[in-house]
Amino acid sequence: MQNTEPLRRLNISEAVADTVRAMIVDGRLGPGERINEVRLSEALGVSRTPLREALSRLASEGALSATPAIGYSVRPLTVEEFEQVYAIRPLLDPEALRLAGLPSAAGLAKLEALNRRFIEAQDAETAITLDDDWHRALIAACPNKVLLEMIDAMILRTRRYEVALMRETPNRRVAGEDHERIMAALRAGDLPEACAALKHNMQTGFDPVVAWLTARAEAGAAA
Amino acid sequence: MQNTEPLRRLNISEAVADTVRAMIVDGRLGPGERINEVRLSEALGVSRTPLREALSRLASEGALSATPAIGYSVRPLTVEEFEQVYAIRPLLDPEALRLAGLPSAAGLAKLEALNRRFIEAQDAETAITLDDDWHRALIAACPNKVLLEMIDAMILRTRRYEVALMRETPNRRVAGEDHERIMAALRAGDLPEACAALKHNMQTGFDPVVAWLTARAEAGAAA
DNA sequence: CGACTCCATATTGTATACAGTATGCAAAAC
DNA sequence: GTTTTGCATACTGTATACAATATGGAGTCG
Repeated sequence: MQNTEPLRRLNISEAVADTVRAMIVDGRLGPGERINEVRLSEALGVSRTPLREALSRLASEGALSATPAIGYSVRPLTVEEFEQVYAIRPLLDPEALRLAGLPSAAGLAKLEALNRRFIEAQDAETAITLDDDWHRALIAACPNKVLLEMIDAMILRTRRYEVALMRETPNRRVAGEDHERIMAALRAGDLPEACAALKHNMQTGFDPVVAWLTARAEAGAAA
Repeated sequence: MQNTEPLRRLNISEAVADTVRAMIVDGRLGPGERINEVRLSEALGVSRTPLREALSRLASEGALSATPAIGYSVRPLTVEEFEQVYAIRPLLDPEALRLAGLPSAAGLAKLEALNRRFIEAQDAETAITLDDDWHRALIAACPNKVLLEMIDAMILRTRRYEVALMRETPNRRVAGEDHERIMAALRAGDLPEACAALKHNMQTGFDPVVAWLTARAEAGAAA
């Protein structure tokens, strides 16, 4: 007998997709970088066929861009696109929280623990991961799975830029206070207030990233 | 010198993805149907490699589901998922309209023409296409392209079920009146009112589809 | 000295071949 | 008659081979 959960796990192209996605998200493949299929497939120890299927998936997710007869390259997120993604999350996240309802005591404790670890995290990558996890845990009980998938896709899409900013200006005070305000409303049983605070967090929390990206774009177009 | 726009369109796997997507959307490949890669690749006149890349894309879009060692099958949309998708559109479409702003005279004329053709359309498929086009035209001026892409993806995802319903109960009066109410607000220069009417349209316009799907699911689980 | 052309090389796009696994039928056991 | 077991077949998963196109540099012309 096998476990009921990960019954089947033999899917190279899916595993490759996860690996390459991770390489993009954490910067081992930089924005704009071209993918050499032969080299990458050898590095991953697979042939080009499953790699290309993985690349095809990633292109349709928006992580890569495909140019005929030239190949795949890591799709750089422009400032505009970053702003556009973050103009959408204030619409989705608060609704997800509203549908999720007030958290259980255990759920609240988990949120508090994640936020503590977020504030105390040493490196930028861990901090962003914990921030993302906090937001996911906040809305995990939402029954609308499609909505959760969409939010998750947006988190992945913007992650590497948040990490980049956090490296340069590792200020976690504002985000931590936003989280605290939301949790306070949840503790008080005031769901609408929590949604409003979340919306505010989504609307303003990423202004520093946008500002940083803008400055960077103006400073060196060559970079 | 090259054109700035789409200079060449030689991409078999992308063309195949479009073709198969169309086959799914218009029902030539029914919900739950399994994909035989050899037969389908022969029918399309290509080999399995580009077909599989296309299938991989479609799986990541949610149109197909992939089971290891078994293959791809057309992903049936459950009633729950349909409801979830349509719980999201009232969040997105009104915001897109708000960002798009009031339409030009030409834009308004186009909307009116599309709505007339929608009401008068003979077959279900044409009607739904025109309805989709109307909604796309309504928000085409929205500068947030990410938002437009997300809405477009959701339209494609639900299309075949709308067509199926329209075939059985071809009532276009309610939708036509909803459209008319939105256009009236736009003519009057009242953008907030138009957004509110659009939100209402999105919240209630698909109740018949949900009701129909629910009845169908209860009636014959075998189908 | 700069720009252009042409060719060798590298890389992508597609097809085919092979291996591993599921599927369905037939025969046998209970 | 029902269930089980084994096998032949079909199909998917992956690797490899081949064709078409882009890329970069050397040589040449203005």
